[in-house]
Amino acid sequence: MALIDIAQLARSSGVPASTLRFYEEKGLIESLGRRGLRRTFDADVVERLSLIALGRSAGYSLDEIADMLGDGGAPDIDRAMLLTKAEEIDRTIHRLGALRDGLRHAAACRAPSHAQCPTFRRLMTIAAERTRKAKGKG
Amino acid sequence: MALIDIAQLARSSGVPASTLRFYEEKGLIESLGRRGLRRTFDADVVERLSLIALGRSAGYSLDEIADMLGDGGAPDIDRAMLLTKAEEIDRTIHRLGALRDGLRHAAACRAPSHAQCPTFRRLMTIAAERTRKAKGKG
DNA sequence: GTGCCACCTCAAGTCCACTTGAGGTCAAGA
DNA sequence: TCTTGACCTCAAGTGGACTTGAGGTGGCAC
Repeated sequence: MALIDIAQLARSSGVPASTLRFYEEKGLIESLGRRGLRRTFDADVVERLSLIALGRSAGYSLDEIADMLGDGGAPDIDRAMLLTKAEEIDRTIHRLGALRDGLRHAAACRAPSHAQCPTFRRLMTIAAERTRKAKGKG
Repeated sequence: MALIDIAQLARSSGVPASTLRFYEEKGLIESLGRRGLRRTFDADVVERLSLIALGRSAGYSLDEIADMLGDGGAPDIDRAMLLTKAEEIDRTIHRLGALRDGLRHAAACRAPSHAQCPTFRRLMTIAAERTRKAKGKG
C-alpha cells in the first residue's frame, strides 16, 4: 500500500490539489492521515478519482456519485440502489446512443430540416424519454 | 406548423417558462415572433428541448449543446465537428458502460475490497481513460 | 373602458462545483 | 537561526444554469 502526498496524487490523477481537498471535505475520498500537517493518501485513490471523473462526465452530481461509490469499504448496504443506478445509467447509455446517431445523421443528411427526416424523428422519440433528474436526494 | 405560447410549450415539454426564456436568450431555442408581447413558438420546439435535456443529462454544457444542435436550420457547416462530438459521446458511452458494469459488480460481489477483484480492476482501467473536458471552447 | 391575469423585462439571488487568496505551519537546507 | 517552499485552513470569489421578484403591458371578459 503506497502512501503518497497530495501533490503526487494530483500529478498522477490530473486532479488539482484544491479539488482533492474539496473532495475530501465532501467525503468523496479519504486521506489515511497526516505526516506533519500534510495529508497522506493511499495510491489507489487515483482509481476512485477516475470513477468520480467518470460519474461527473456522465452528468452525475458529487452527491449522487458519493451514493454510488459508498464509503470505500462499503458493506452490503444498498445493493438495490446500486442496481437502480446501473439501470439508470443503462437508460442514459441508450439515449446517448440516440444522440450520437442523431449527430452522425445530421452530419450525413443534407435535408434542410431534420424534423422532416424519418430517421431523425425516430431518434428524437428515443431521446424524448427523458429522465427528470429529481432535485431532492433519496 | 402549430403555433403555441410559452405556457403550452412549458406544459408539453416539462420545461419551466423561465427556463424557456433563458434558453431563448442563449439562442438554444427560437420563438417565431410575438403575439402582442407574448412569444409564439413552433410546436416542434419540444423535440429540440428533449435533445437539450438529453445533452444536459449527459453532462454537456449549454454552449456545447448549442454547438451540436446548430441554429436549427443548420447548413452544412461543421460536419466534422458533429462527427467529433459523436465520437466523444461514443467514448462516454463506453465508459458509462464500464461504470454500469462496475456498479452491478459491486452489487453482486461480496469481496471486502473491490480493488482486489480482477473484474473490477479491468473496469477501472476502462474508466480511467478519462476525457479531460477542455475548459476553453474550441 | 376598466380589471384581470398571464405574460413580459431586467436585476438579483441560489445552488453546485470548484478556485483563489490571505495568512499560517512544518521540514529541510544554507 | 533563518529562510524557503510545499502544504495547510478558512473565507470569499467564480462560472454555469437557472429561479425569483419587482414592476410593467396588452388582450380578453365583463
